[in-house]
Amino acid sequence: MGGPTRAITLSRTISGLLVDLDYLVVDEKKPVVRLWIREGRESIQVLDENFEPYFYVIPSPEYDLGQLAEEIGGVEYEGVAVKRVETISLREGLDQKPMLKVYTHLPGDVPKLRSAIRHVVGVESVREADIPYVCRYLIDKDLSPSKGVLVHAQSRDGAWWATEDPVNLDSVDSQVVVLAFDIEVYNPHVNTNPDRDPVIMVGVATNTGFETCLKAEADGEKTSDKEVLESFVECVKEVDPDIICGYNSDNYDWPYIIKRAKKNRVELSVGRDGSTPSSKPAGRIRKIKIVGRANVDLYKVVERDLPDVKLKTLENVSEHLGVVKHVERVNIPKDMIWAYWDDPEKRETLRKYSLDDVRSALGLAERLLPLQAEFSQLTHVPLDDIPSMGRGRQVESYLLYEAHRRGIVAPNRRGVESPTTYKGGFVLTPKKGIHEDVVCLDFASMYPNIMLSYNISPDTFCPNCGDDEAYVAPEVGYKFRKSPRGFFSDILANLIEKRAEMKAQLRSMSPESSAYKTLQVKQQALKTLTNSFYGYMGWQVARWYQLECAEATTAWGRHTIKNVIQKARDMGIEVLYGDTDSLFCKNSPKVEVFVREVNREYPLELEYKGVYRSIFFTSKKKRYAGLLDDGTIDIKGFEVQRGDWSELAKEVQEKVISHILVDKSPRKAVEYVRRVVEELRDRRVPLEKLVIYKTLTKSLKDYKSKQAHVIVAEKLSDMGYVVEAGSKIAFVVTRGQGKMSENAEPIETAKLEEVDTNYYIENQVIPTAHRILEHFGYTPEDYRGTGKQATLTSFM
DNA sequence: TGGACCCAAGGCCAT
DNA sequence: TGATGGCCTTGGGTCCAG
Repeated sequence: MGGPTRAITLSRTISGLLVDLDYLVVDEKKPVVRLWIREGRESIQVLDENFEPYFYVIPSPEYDLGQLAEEIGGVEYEGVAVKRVETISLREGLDQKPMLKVYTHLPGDVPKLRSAIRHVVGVESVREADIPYVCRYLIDKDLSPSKGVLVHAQSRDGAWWATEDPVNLDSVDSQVVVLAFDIEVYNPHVNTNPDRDPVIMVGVATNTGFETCLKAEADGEKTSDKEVLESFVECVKEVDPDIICGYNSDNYDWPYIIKRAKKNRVELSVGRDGSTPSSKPAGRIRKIKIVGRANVDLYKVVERDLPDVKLKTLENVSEHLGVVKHVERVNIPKDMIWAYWDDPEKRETLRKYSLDDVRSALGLAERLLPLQAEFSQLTHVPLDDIPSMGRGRQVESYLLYEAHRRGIVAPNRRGVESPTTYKGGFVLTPKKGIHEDVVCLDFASMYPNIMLSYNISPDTFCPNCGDDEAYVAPEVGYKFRKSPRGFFSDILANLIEKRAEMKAQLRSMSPESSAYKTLQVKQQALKTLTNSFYGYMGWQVARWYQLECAEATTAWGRHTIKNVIQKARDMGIEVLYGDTDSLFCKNSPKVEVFVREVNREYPLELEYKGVYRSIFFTSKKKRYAGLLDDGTIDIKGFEVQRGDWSELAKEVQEKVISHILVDKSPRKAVEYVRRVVEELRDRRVPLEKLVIYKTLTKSLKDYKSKQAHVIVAEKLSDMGYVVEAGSKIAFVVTRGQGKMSENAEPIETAKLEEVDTNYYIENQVIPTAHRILEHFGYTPEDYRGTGKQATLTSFM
């Protein structure tokens, strides 16, 4: 006391999981990266001021580099100046080139200076000026989000500042905290309107075992949601989750809560720095950001990663993943939620319903997040951004990281040019009929392995190479240097090798162990990434787009499968069907020899995929049904597999196939179809089985032809529903004059009495059944059930 | 005016 | 905002017989 005060500097080492990161600008002159780290039970923010924004300039070959550096160093544009310029050497393609590294003061200066410098004389091109600052930071510091990080920090001004570059940690014992939430809204009108309808419940569940349903204050007629929103904020602060999940939360729950909070003057301070969620456009869609936490909309994950679930409601997906079974959950019609709220006796049921929803969401999170986190680690992209990224952008993020490590300067994103297309895989017309004992063979990861084997990569493409120093693609004649190994081939080699190691390791582990499951997910992510490279090369807006590479890859694919089919036939093996990388052969001892020889002759691996006790082909490609060894039925391409046919039609087709393959009785199948037709005539079929779902792929005004789902969507829109690109439209066909589309009714208003049973008989049940049964000599008359005609046709 | 015929639009699936 | 190959239904047009 009384003596001179001495600043005490505390320092500590933080090791934990890198949850999220962003940056601030301090004093309008300096960017500071904020790392949000989960260390054990604690969440810590570490600031890093040691990273300057920059981009590259490639000089014109004839221009003096020193002079250009000086000129660019003096560039000032819209009050923004270049900070400094360095000369460096980087690779473009296979060539090492001198370039300029242009530093700026702030991240926001980069795009401004790019547009000014692009036009400076002597500048050939400006590169990597469109990489967001935070991504740049992760790439340059070799850090991965959703992975361990170790950082030494000192305290200053009440915060922790990194004293050295943070480094990767392979294992951390931090348990991330996941919070799932789901809101229920008072909805006496058809649609919900945040200006009018309050939030009545917020279900919250966490992976730490906490669970609650926050309820609004029901005060007689007037319901206030001020308190429920405040409790939600308190709840988030209390739990302090690293990840917040919802189902369709970016498009519904968050925007709704944000509007209600504004209306009620509630401070929605759920960010780790006390900030409120921000809504920023990410491409065409909206993305909600919460500071210090990863905000994950599970619907987006499901949309991209679960194509097998045709109708992506929370209930359906949760049923499909075995998270919360339909029979175990409280089911309330969505449009009756308000009534359950109003009735004090039913309110408890609504509470349970809300809890079931949020448990489903949490269950989905637990099932889906590990893979997303793996992608986040692999591609060096914050978990937050993973769900809204397509495969192309994931590949690109990974490539940017790998390019930096190799001293390669990335090409710029391309603009949209005139669309070009190229030839793809070869499909063999199947030999129609039922075949017994058929073996299915396929080339493992055919395209990646072709790219690897023939060194196909944008930087090895070499039109002027001699034939001896290059691999020459069949049909198209494109050449690729045999050495050195290309950028893509090198990456693929690493990915494939890494995955092979993991698979070997998995074989020695117990499938029940959690380590097995973790490794399984890692392996899965590597596979998906590896398989996305071919498509990436043919993606027209890709930085590393190279049409010739994509063309050569498919050309080698066609060449291989055609030759292999020929070889099998030459050996006396009957080949029944093949598609791109697979072939179906009549089983015989020769097959084993054939596979061995193919694997010796080609730089690819031909594998056994399965044996069918019997398999059925029509003469159409991409459609078959087979009974596998283990008794399961494998159906491809047929309507059963499709989301745009009525449940009834799909069920009929599936049973027909089963009668054919398992019972070997087309007669039973026909009798069954006839019974269904009769039931339909008598209207003894539940309405739900008649619903047809079709997706609106663009906005209503853009349709040239008015098909059923478009007309139904227009009706729904008039009724106040939100219909937009991506909406699934559910309708049934009712009786009436004229076009089918004009008689389609939204399921919301449809009644069984009005259903056009004839449409379902003639356009749903009979065509799908006949697609199979026509190959057994039946005619459509045979299903219609009038005994006379059946006899007549069989007589004739 | 209705039916036969053809083609494009549209959606979804196989690989 | 990874790729091409493929199947099928419906709408929307033309042509033609009656």
